[in-house]
Amino acid sequence: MKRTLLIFASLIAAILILFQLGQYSFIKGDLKIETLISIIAIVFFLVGAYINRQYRVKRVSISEPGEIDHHRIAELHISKREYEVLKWMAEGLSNKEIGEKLFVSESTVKTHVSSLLQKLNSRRRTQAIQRAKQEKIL
Amino acid sequence: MKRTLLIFASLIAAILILFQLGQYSFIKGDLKIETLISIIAIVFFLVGAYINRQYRVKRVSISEPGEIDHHRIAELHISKREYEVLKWMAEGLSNKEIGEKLFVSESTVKTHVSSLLQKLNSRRRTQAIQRAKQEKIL
DNA sequence: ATTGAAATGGTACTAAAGTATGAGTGTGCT
DNA sequence: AGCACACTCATACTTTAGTACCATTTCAAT
Repeated sequence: MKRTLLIFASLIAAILILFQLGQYSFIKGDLKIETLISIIAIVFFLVGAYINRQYRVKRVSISEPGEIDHHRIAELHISKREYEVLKWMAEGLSNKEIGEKLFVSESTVKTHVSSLLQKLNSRRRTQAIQRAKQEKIL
Repeated sequence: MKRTLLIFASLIAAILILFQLGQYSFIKGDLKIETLISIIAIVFFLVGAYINRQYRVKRVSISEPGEIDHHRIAELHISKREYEVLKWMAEGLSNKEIGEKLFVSESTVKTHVSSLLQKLNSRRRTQAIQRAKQEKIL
C-alpha cells in the first residue's frame, strides 16, 4: 500500500516534469506533440502493467496451496507421530502399510488414526484428510 | 493471444481518434494540452493494468490447484455418475451418505466406487482421491 | 520423585469398505 | 431392430477401518 502511494507520487512528479519539458520543447519546436503523447502513453502503460504485476505476486504468494500451518497442528494437539500417520493416510496408504512405513504395528497405527479422527472431528479417514487440508495442515 | 492483439488494435485506433480530436480541439483552443495528456495517461494506465490482469488470470489458472482436466476424465473412461461419486468421496462422505446425496442406494454407490478404484488403479478410496488429484481430475 | 502426555501394542468387537456376480432398465448409435 | 454402455440394485462374502479397553514404557515437566 505504501509502495503504491510512492509509485503514484513519483508518477505525478514525472508527469509534471515531462509536461514542463514538453511544453518548453513544444514552444521551441524541438518536440512534436505526437512524440510527447507517445512517450506518456508508453510510460503509463508500463506503470499500469508494473503495478498490477506487484499485486499479482502478492496475491499468488498468499493463495498458494503450499504452506503448512504448524501452529494450527499444535492447537489441535496433534502429536508428531500422529501427524506422520496423517501424512501417509493422505497418500492413500492402509493402516498396515503405514505401520510398515513407520516400523510399528497396525494396532498402533489404528490408535493414532482414532485419535486423529477425534482431533479433526471426523468419522472417516477421508473426512479427516479433507478437514486437514481445510485447516492448512496438509 | 488473439485477444491481446484485438486490444492493441482497438487501442491504436483509440489513440488515433483521440489524437485527431485533440489536435482539432487544440487548434480551436477548446481543449488544453494538459487535459489531453491526462486522458491519454489514464487510458494507457488502465489498459496496462487490464492487459496484465488478463495474463494473471491465465497464469494463475494454469498453476493453481484448481482447473479440472475434463479431457483426462474422458481418457480414464470415468462416467458422469462415477465422477459425482468421486467428488463426494473426496469430501469425506461415506457410501451411504453419497447414496443419500445422489438419491441412489448404497449398493449403487459401491458399484461406482469399485469401478472408480479400477479406473484410477487404486485399492482404497483414499488412494483413489490422491490419484485423482495428481491427474488434475479433482 | 510423581505426574502426565506420547508412543506402543494387544484383544475383541462393530461398522464400513470393497469384491464378485448377476440382472433389469434405459439410452444413444448404427 | 440390435448392440454397447451407463445406471441401477441386490445378495453374499472378504477385507479394512474404526471403537473400546486395557496395559506397558519412555520421557519431559513440576
